[in-house]
Amino acid sequence: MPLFVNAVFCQNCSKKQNLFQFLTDEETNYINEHRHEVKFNRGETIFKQGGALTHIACVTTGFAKVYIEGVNKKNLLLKILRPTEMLAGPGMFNDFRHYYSVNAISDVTACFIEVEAIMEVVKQNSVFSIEFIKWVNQRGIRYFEKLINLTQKQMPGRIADVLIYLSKEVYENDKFTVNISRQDIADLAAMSKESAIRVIKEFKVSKVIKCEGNDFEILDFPALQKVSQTG
Amino acid sequence: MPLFVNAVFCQNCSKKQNLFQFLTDEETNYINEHRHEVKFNRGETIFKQGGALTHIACVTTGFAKVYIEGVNKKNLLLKILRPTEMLAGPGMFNDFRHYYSVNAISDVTACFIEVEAIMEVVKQNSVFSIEFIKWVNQRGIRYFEKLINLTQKQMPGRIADVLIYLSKEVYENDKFTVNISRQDIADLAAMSKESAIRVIKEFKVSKVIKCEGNDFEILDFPALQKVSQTG
DNA sequence: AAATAAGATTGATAAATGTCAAGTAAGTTA
DNA sequence: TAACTTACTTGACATTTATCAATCTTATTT
Repeated sequence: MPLFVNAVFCQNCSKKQNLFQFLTDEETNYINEHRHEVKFNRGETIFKQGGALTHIACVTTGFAKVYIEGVNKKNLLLKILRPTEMLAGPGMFNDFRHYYSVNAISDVTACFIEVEAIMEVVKQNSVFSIEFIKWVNQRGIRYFEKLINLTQKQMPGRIADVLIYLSKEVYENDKFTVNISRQDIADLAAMSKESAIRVIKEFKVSKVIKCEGNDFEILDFPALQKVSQTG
Repeated sequence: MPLFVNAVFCQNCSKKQNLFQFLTDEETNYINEHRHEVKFNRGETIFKQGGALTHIACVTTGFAKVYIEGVNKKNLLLKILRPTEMLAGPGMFNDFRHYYSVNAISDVTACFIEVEAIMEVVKQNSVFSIEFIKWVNQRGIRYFEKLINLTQKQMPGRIADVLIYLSKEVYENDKFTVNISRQDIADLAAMSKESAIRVIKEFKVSKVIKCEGNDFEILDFPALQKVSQTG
């Protein structure tokens, strides 16, 4: 009996990336033959910056944080990955190394697909290749936003952005319980954890949010948006 | 006689992007039929953020600055474009809008190619599509570097990065004369122009660089690199 | 050449942010 | 339960950075 049992075939996988809907049955089978599923415990490293990029990954269950290991042991947290999101860093088609690290912030199941297989279907299927470029460019747009948010806004604006991001895109609820630390929140907003804590407290006393430990609730969304925009 | 005369055909163009070497003669001809050359005067806008992305552009002569128009009228300068560099922003294959503005900092000649034509060859030519993804990912790696440089380094480190960038990648010389303003340098380093001027002066008095007006010279490159790394 | 305008520089000051140290809370191990 | 570890929080303080105003330089116009 094999150590890893693939629960499903790509063909009828409910956790499939949108991207893969553009493949033919044959291509889907091909991908299926070049993938395997891995389970990670919370805290474990999924990708390590600098390591070889031999596979791309799709998170099927659980959450993970994607971060760049920068200077002076500081991390910049790029995003929180959710189920059905794909990991295919910019090292692809270049030096095939990881330009960020990925760490499970809950137990995680992920499908690993060999990059060679992805390259093969990019070559074969022109619709897929267009959609792949689209996906990469969408990510590029996000980096632009992050660049502006982090370099042109002051701390309250940056924390407002993080709270909006967590509420709207990660936990999809006004009320949410984070599975990331205060340090992670600080790394999302590119500031010290003490500063992050202080700004969060300010939002708390001004009744913009409610926050007890890891439980957050957005009370005044328009106010948050305003802070985000004014910087 | 037409208003714009195409000086050359893509086929034997000496200013051709590396990317286009992967096209067949037929595809090159196809691109040639869907391109036109435009001359810009210094200071003129080549692409405007928010505008429709109908063409990609290749700079054949002159320099241009690429910048995001951010919050509170602040700009973030992404890069200085040189001859033979290509402009194909992340709006491509998405909403087909420009996510940055591009402005000529000298007289500029540029080839404009219809995006539809590019999409067509991406679809037709799998080598080209791989190379195109490679190109987009290279840009992504640059954004990562920029994100780290701008969010995790203090002003001396950021200005050091800018000086290294200008010397090594833009003007390709230890000695160079910039055709950008102090404000532009500040926008490259995400700080106020006064701060940029002060840091440049510090480098000057500590004999790391020589600087008279727009004439720069790197005197102690290792020192610059050290400042860049320590942040 | 004088007048004007735009950009560059400097100094003084205020605001923003990080660091350090101490203390608290909460969870984990013995 | 107690000891211990880890993360979180707070306050005091130092450092970094931006802002504002004045001056200087350089280029452009008249």
